[in-house]
Amino acid sequence: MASSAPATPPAPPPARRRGPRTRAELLDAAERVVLRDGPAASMNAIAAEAGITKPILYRHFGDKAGLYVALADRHIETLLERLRAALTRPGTRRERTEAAIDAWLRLVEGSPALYRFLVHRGQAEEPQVRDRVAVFQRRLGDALAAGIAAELALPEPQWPRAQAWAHGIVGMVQAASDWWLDARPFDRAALTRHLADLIDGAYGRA
Amino acid sequence: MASSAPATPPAPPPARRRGPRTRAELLDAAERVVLRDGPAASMNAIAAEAGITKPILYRHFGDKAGLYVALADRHIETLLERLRAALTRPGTRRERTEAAIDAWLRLVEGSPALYRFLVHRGQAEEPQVRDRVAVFQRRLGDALAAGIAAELALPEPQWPRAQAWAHGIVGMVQAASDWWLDARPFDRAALTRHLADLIDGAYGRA
DNA sequence: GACAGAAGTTACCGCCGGTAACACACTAGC
DNA sequence: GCTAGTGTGTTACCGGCGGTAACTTCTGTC
Repeated sequence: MASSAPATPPAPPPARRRGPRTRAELLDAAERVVLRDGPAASMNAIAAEAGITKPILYRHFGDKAGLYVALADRHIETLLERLRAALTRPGTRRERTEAAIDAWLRLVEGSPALYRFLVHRGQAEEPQVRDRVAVFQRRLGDALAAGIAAELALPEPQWPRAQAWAHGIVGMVQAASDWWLDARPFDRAALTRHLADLIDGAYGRA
Repeated sequence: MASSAPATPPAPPPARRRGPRTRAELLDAAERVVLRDGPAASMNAIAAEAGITKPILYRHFGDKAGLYVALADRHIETLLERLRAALTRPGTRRERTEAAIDAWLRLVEGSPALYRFLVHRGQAEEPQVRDRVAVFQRRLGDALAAGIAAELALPEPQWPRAQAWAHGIVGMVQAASDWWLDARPFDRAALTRHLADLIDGAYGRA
């Protein structure tokens, strides 16, 4: 980036870049703002952070929902992949359960703001944003339902039951995460154990 | 509400009422609009439905968050009372579990729009609205934690575990409700059974 | 009848998401 | 060298939102 590049203009005036921003750069900026200001971040603020103005954002993402979906998609696939890996790894069922919960809780603990954005404020005011981003939780539930059906070798007629359990478990981990993030009465490993216990039937046996 | 009240003025001119609206009347109107237009209902629309203008709403409720909290409070107490009754009724633990889940699902099935407002769009865009109305789920969890601690006769050191379970179970029922509302693969009683099975440890035994 | 005070109004503020219309840089072709 | 075209960027605007200030109108009381 010094002053020696011959073919390209040496260094654009610092205040104003001319070349096109890549989609990734825009998303980086948007993510910074969302993580700083929360999901109520305005398009103006995001544009300013990216060093551009609003209409460019709209040219790239269509509307705010589009930007949020793009933002969420960058992380959802990663998390889903980790969950699938946890659900199919060798070992005992209990180990798979704990591994899946732990994958989730690592995200929650590592980036609470990102977590909140993904699972909560994705559900924003507008129905469009809500419906398109609520897919997140739905996809988690579907993936888990497949995992449960495989784990228990359920026949097809029992799949709806597995789905109910799966979506319930996703909500369970999510709600427990929310509560735990605020209260923090114990560490992550303990929460993993408690939730795995509950799924394992510790309440029923108690 | 008939026409026989003698002490109060018999019937105000229909087009324009002069006397002060009661808080309950305002909340009735707000509820109608919220259930019709969803939680993104504007203060203008609510005021129009009530036959007044915006500043009056603000005089009564302070801000939008205040109105939403007042709206939610009218139903939260009812639901909490039903849940407490279910959790303390005589019979087997399984019966209490099913009764509590059923109390929730009856609300979900009976007034899906109201349910969505309470548990989802209470979490609106503004942090103030979110924080004050998210208390809803928190209160449910706390009530359930007390119920679990009593049910299992847990000593105080084990309360955090009961809390984790309780908040998890609340999220579980809520997420399963959401999924069920859209998919409806079986009836309410079946969902009640599936969820009670899960809490009872059916997955662990399977 | 005068008056305090509540009830209700109009008119405004700043900000939001979203868009139209215009300005500037670069490249291509002649 | 000049023009045309394309894409990048801008400024300036729209309607509607939550929220408020200031004014008017009605009602009850002495």
